[in-house]
Amino acid sequence: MQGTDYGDEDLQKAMASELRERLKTAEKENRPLRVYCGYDPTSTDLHLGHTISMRKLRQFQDLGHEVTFLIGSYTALVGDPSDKNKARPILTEEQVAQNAQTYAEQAFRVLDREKTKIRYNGEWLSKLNLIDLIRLGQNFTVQQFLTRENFAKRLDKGEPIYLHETFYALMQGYDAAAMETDVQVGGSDQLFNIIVAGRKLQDALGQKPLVGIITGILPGTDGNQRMSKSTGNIVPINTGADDMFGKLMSVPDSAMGIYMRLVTRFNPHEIAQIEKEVASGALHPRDAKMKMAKEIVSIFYSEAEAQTGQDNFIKMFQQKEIPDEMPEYELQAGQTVVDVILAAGMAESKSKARQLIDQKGVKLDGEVLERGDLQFPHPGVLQVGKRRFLRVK
RNA sequence: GGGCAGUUACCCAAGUGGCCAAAGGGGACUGACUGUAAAUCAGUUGUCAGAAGACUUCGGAGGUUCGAAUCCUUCACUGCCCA
Repeated sequence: MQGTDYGDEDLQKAMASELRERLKTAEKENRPLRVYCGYDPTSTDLHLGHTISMRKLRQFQDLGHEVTFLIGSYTALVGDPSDKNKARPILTEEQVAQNAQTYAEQAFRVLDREKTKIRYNGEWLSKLNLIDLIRLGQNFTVQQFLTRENFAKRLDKGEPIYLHETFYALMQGYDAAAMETDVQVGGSDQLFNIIVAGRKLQDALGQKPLVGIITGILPGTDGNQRMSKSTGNIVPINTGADDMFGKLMSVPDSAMGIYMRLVTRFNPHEIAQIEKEVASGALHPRDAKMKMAKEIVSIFYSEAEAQTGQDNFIKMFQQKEIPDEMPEYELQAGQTVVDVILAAGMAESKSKARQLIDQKGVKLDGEVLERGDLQFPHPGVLQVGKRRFLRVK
């Protein structure tokens, strides 16, 4: 139950005791628990936020339970209303399949490939007919949906709530029933879908209601909003050890605690110890964060890669050295400074490039370039802003 | 189906004929400070141009006018009320 977030103590207690009970009966029946978490393949980049539930799954896996990585091929067609209030672009089947593939590949950085079942919820959702859907709907009242935080908010603000959005919960709930789930893992934004929809439908279909493991939500690199691709504050899994380390270091101090709790393997005592040392001044917050960053990187990459990530970080930012690796650009005859910046994709327009130059944000081999309209002076390392580097040849 | 209100840049939002490339806030970006943190301060934030300036933008399409984000027509979308 570590790292969970039910937002309600009674619920947490109930779930904890149900889980204990469920474990006992499973043992008696000599079968593993069926555990799953669903992921909507709406993008291809898995990020740190996704891995929280995966690591929970992994724990169950390591304890010998049966884990299903469910790809929401069908739910992705609806889009989870918890996530945002804007309509999602409708994905084609090919897109879903392709995304799902890359998703699964990345998921195996956390999950045990051998022991993981991958399923698509289109398998059973595509078979439901209208009558089935009506019957499912009979288990819920409109009021139950309207009290959901994200619907209530939109109602309040006079923003549209589309009817099909209410199907999402039904669909997800039906997933749980279709797989005869014992345990479902999901973020606290999934509370309604899991605790209300899943359990109710299972009950209605004569199954024992699942135990919900509700995990906390990880804020993004801004330390504030939940990590999500659309807010542009993600730490992708496939980004490389160095970049992951850097991204983690840019997380505000205020979010360190929640990062340690949700995405490191530190136990509560270790976390308390670190926090105590930081509070007393014995440990520099920066060093605490490095410890955190190294730990997180080493979950997805090797120890050695995590160490290099840290070394490079220190070299680059504490000792202000330029990075070893950076994109390269072949200088064309007659190109101005602005041309190069634009051609290398370091600014989105000439105006923006000029602004950066005016703001003294563009350096060549450490020297500030004052003019953008002049011919590019000479090959070297071009720096745009703090962190964009380009080797111009 | 009927009535009313609304649609402005990345987001929120002001603007109701020229002084509007469009106030203010948020976000983002740059610089200073720093620990690639936070806070703070200064600046930038449609495109093109070295600059003067030019061009495109206020849901879409037409129109009125010397001149439209602002007025008219029409279409689309959203909310509220009634049915």
